[in-house]
Amino acid sequence: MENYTSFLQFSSPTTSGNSSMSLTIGNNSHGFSDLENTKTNGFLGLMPGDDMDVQTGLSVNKISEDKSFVGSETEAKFSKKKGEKKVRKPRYAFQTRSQVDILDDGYRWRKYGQKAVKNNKFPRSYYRCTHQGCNVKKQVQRLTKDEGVVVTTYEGMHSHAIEKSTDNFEHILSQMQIYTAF
DNA sequence: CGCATTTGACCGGCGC
DNA sequence: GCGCCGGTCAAATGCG
Repeated sequence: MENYTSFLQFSSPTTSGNSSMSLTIGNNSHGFSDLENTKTNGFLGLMPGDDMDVQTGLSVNKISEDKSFVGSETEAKFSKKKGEKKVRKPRYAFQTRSQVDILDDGYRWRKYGQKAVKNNKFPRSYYRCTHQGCNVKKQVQRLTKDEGVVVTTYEGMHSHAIEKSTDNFEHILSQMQIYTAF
């Protein structure tokens, strides 16, 4: 449920004292074209969408609230399609400053695709959680302008426990150059 | 040998 | 109706 949230909570500045994570939470209902088109000049002023909720700083606890809020996505309509789960899945975009694309959050991901993105010279990678019955997906995209910025977008919620030791997150932090929001 | 990654093909939605 | 575009599939390949 909130495993990835806890992953955020682990992002407390252990390695660097006065650093904080800058993240952007949003429920983009239709795609990431907004992300692509958004100018990255400000890094803090991106995703100026109406249906976007931009969070910066250490509002980690607030995030879980937003998550549930996002989870209550509207669109309880349209019984079209293969009567499965046409329910629009909420998506959460985390934007981090990192030199590496692979930000291991403790789950096991299998890459299932990679596509070039318009207005972006870097490809976007598509990952899926390898756990059976867990259809959580994520995609990682690096911005052209700021190649130090990596946008990781999660889709769905994990229905199982984390597979790797959460202590490993410290290692992740060592890989990351966490953006200082102050 | 088992599993993850790679990469082009394929597919469905949307705009023209 | 056709073509573009974003997303996914799947066979081949790589790697531990």
